[in-house]
Parts: sequence; C-alpha cells; structure tokens
Amino acid sequence: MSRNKVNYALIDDASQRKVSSNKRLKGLLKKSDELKTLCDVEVATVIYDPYKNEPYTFPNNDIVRNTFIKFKELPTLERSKNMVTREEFTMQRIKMLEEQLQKVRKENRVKEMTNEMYEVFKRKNVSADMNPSDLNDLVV
Amino acid sequence: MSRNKVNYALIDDASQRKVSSNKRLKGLLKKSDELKTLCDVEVATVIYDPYKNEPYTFPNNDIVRNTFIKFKELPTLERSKNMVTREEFTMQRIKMLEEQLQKVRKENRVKEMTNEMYEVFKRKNVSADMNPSDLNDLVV
DNA sequence: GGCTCTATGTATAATTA
DNA sequence: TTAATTATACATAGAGC
Repeated sequence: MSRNKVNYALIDDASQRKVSSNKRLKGLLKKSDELKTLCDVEVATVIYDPYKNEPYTFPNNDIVRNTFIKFKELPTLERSKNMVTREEFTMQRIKMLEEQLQKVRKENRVKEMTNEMYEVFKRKNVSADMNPSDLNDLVV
Repeated sequence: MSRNKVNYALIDDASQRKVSSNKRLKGLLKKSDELKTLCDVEVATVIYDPYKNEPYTFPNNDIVRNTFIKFKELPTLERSKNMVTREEFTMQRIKMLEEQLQKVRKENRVKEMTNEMYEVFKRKNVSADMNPSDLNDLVV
C-alpha cells in the first residue's frame, strides 16, 4: 500500500485522474473554508471539472458573484488618491477594533478562570479563610 | 516546539492570524495549481486579504476574469440581489467587529459581577447554597 | 515583522472490499 | 465504480533567530 511522491504532471489514466480530482477538490474546498474562517480572508472560487457543465463554487454562487463584481470594480477604485487615504483610515479603525476585542477577550479569560474557582468553591463549600493562592492548585 | 490541532474558529491574535494567513494562502495556491495540473481542472480564485486593496488571484487576473465571465453568463444562474461593493464589505466588517466587541464586553460585565460575588462570598463567608441564577438580577 | 527549522497534524495515493 | 482503510507525503503551528 501507501503512496508515492506526487509527479507534477497530468495523470494519464482518466479514471485514476477522476478519483484524484474528487479527493483534491474536496481537500481544496476544506482548505479554502479554513482560510476563510481562521484568517478572516474572503475567498471566491469557480472550478470547472471538464466532465461537468456546471462549475463548483466556493463558498457559493452568490458570494462568488459579489466578489467578482468587486474584482471588476478594482481599477476604478484605484483612481483616486483620496480613496487610498480613506481606506487606510478605515483599516486603522478595523485594526483598533480588533486590538480592543483581543484585549477584552483576554480579560474575559481571566475572569472565566475566577468564575470557575467560584464554582469549585461553592460546590465544595470550602472554608472562606482559605488562602486565595491555594486556588492556583485547582486550575486545570 | 510542535503543533496543536487547529481550532476551527477565527484566530484572535491579529499578527498570528496574519502569519497563518500567509502560510495558508501559499498552501492553497499550491493545491489549486496541483488540481489544475494533475487533474486538468479549471480553477479561478480571487482572495481578498482584509488589509490589502488588491486581491490575490489564481492563476492570474486575466484567466480569472474569463472564467468568471463564463460563470456569469451561464443561463441557468439567476441574478443575485445582494450585490455588495468593496466598500460596503469593509463597512460590514467594521459593524461585525463592533458587535462582537459589544457582546464580549457584555459577557465581561456578567463575569465581573460574578467575581464580585465571589469576593463578597469569601469576605462574608456566606452560605454556598445561594442559587447562581440570582446573580442575573444584578446584571446592568 | 519576516525567515528558517522541525515536530506533528492533515491530505491523499495506493490498496482492499 | 464508489467506499473505507492505511501508510506515507505534505502542510503548517510553534519556536528560535
């Protein structure tokens, strides 16, 4: 069993090529979805299998259409200098919001831990005189 | 060293997200190229990184344009209503971030309250039988 | 930030049912 | 031919520079 290195060339055997194509298409869509979800990147893909009339799209037909419209508009957007300035401004705003979000989430995690301690504390009905530093031992 | 499983969710840390994005983008382009070359499949992709004006394309701008036009002209596909321009997309992104921030801040307040309860609890050594749902009443 | 390295998770070619 | 299985190539998170 077990695989060889991939030879970077068209797979000669048509049925084997189809099998590989199906597997790789599936893999590509998964990777696209991960890029989109983990990294907040907009991905739009159209894939034509030579044996099919209708293409596969990622993430779906409508979004691909929207992205393509944006793509077409690009040269128009690049015209103006003000546009760039404004866009930079907007990007700064996004960045700032993300930083805030990250900070608040971090605080959140700390509080989450303290709440867990509270639950443990309550459940076990332990003495309130317990040294808070002892709680550290309970952290999973 | 060595890696953990990928958590299927947005990577919180912006700079870490960027690193992952770059690696995964590279990987995705390679997979796209392999699908095309090994399996004779037509692939056209547009990728918008939120911090860049210009999208990445695979295999290149012209071919993407042609493939997308072919896709657009398919008679069976109905026209989309929700067409979004690049700018509207960016604004949506800001809105989403603001909503998230607000949500996390709200959660934060709840946890803040619980923490305060914990402190009171500890100080006064009150009964551990108090119902946690009572805390809800305290939320602003 | 970007680059290299490498351990480990993941994709998939080969094989079997 | 499609569906599972498994061994191995490949992608990439984490670490160090």
